[in-house]
Formats: sequence, structure tokens, C-alpha cells
Amino acid sequence: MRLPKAIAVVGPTACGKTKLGVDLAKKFNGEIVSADSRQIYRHLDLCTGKDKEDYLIGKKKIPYHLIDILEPDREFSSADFQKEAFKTINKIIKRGKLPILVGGSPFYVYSVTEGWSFPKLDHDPKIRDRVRKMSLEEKQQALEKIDPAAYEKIDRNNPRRLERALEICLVSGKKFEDFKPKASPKFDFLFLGKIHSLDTIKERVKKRLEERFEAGMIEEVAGVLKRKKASAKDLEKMGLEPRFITYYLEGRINKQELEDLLLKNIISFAKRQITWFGKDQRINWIEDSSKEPENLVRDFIKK
RNA sequence: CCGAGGGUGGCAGAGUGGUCAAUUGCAACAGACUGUAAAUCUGUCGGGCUUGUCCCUACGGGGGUUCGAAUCCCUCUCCUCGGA
Repeated sequence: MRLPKAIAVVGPTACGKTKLGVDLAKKFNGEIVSADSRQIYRHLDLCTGKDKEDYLIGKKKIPYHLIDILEPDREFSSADFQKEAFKTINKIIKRGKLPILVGGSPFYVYSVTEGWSFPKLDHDPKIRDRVRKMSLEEKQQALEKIDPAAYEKIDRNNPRRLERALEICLVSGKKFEDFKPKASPKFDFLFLGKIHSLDTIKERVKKRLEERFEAGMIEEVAGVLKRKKASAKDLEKMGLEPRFITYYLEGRINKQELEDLLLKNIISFAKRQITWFGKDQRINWIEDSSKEPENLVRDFIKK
């Protein structure tokens, strides 16, 4: 059985993914499915770079999904995202349109394109809470005791991974090792990638930051805090701009430090994105001016 | 001009006779990643190759003491502070 077709537009931050996605959506009667771990949250449009005007072409608005679906004080995971994305993509296909997954959150993108199957577990907030409160050493010891085989293999200094492994063991009553990572793609994706040199990305990020400061990015965060849409803690988890601007508002860092921290951290994020996407042989990297993506998509659809 | 302190690897900054090619942080480079992912974590980071308890070059320049110096002494030079 042939899988339904879809497009994935990926790449590091500030390289013009949205634009490419929207162009293609217009030409091929598509709809955008955002794969951005921050844009799922409402508010904070400047901070998370929603750029909603990019979805307008002339008077026509390209439909987009999975942006602004949740209040920022809610927890959301890649598994939640995957579920939503599958639903959305299926609906788009049913409408006879072309789904275009556009995003720079590699974990979100791949959970969908690869069809990762996450262990099905009930949420147990008590267990989660307990596990999260342990010190690194306690986590290591606990896992070593419960599941020595998993402990052998795991990234032991990584608290997040230890937490997850422990949570799985404690909630399921089974071994972490029993949940072998599985993947079964649900769609046939054509991968398109947009990328620039690191120097160019740096320049673009810098410029974009300036524009967003100018546009009131700090005030945006202050407003969200003031209206209690999210706590400082929620914002800290939400990624670079919300986090560091919160620090700034709390007086922990000054404006210059804020700018430096943001630039620095956004760049290292871009490098991590490049590590993910760079090794993916399936990605068709799109140079700036060419009409190539159009041809690639046309051929792909015809097949 | 006098007095005091100081010049350490791309930067910041430890080290004050051997275990120092030099703690640490940042930057840089590479990488991991299957329910927090713009998260979290790992490795490399003076040069060379025959990759070794190897060689070379290095803690402002030069000289000296010592078996041995980033570390002690002399001198030159530069910086900072205080006094004229």
C-alpha cells in the first residue's frame, strides 16, 4: 500500500523555511503544518517568530495549523505533537490538499516523518514529580537498581534521559529496555531543506533580533507575565527569547547581556539543528533563487 | 621621576620550583538524541608524527640561579593604580 504524500520543509532557524513552505502551498494547493515547539503556544508572537504575515500571499491566506493551539502554562510533548500532527495531516489529505510540514524543531519533525512510536503510558504526575525531584546521583542509582541493562547504555549524566527511563520503568512496571524504539512512517515525505552558512545565519539572527526588540518583544513578555498568561517558570521552559527576557525583566541580567546571551544561544541552537538535519541524506537542499523546489514537488506528486 | 601591582593558550582567569602543554569558564569544532527538545548531555580544543609514560614550541623580551622555572634573581619593555 502506498503511503499518502506530504512535504517536509526543514532547516535551521532564520533560513526562510516558512516562506518556501507558503510558496509551495500556494502553487500546489497545500496547507502548512507547523513543526515548531514554541509556536504551538499562544501569545509571544514576536518571541517565537510567528511571522503570521508570511502566510499571506496577496489577499490569499494560506491555511496553517498547530500554531497557537495551547496556553503557555500547559505542558506539551513531542508525543502530543505527533498525535496532533497526524490528525491534521490526515484532514488536509481528506480535503484533497497537500500537507506541508514546516519546522525547525528536529525532534518534532522526525517524530512525525519517521512515525516514531512512543511507549504508551498513562500519565502519573506523582511519579513524574518524584523522579524529577531526585538529584542526578539518585536518578543514576535508582535506574541502576531497577534496570541495570538500561543504565549500562544510557547517557548517564543526562538528567532528562534518566528521568524518562525511570518514569517508563515505574509507570509501566516493565524495563526501559522492553520499549525498543520503533518507527513506522505514516506518510511518504519529500524532504526539502533551507540552509545558509553559519555566518549568514548569524547575521540574519542578529538583524531579526534587532527588529524584534524594536517591535516590542520585551513588552510582549512583560505583558504575558502581567496578565498571568504564564508564570516566569513556564516562560523559562519555552526557549531562548522568553527565558532570557524573563531574566532581564527580573533584573538578573542587563540589556547588553540579554542581547549577547540571545545571539549566542540562538546560534548554538542553529548548530544543533544542523547536526540533526545535516546528516539526513533524504533532504533536498534548496539554493536561494532557483525554481528547483517547485520541480521537485511536481515530480514527487506525479509519481 | 618615585612607589605599588601586574603582563599566562582566541578571550577571561587559576597556577607561584618538579606530578604543568598548564585548573576552570567562555568562544570554537565535532557529536548524541524515540513523551520536557530553542530541552538535556558528550567529546576535542598549542603544533607534529612513527599516537607514545614520544618529539617540538610555549606562560611579555633577554640573561641568570637550579638536576629541574610559568613559578626564584637581574635587566629591558608594556599596562594599571597611587604619589610628585
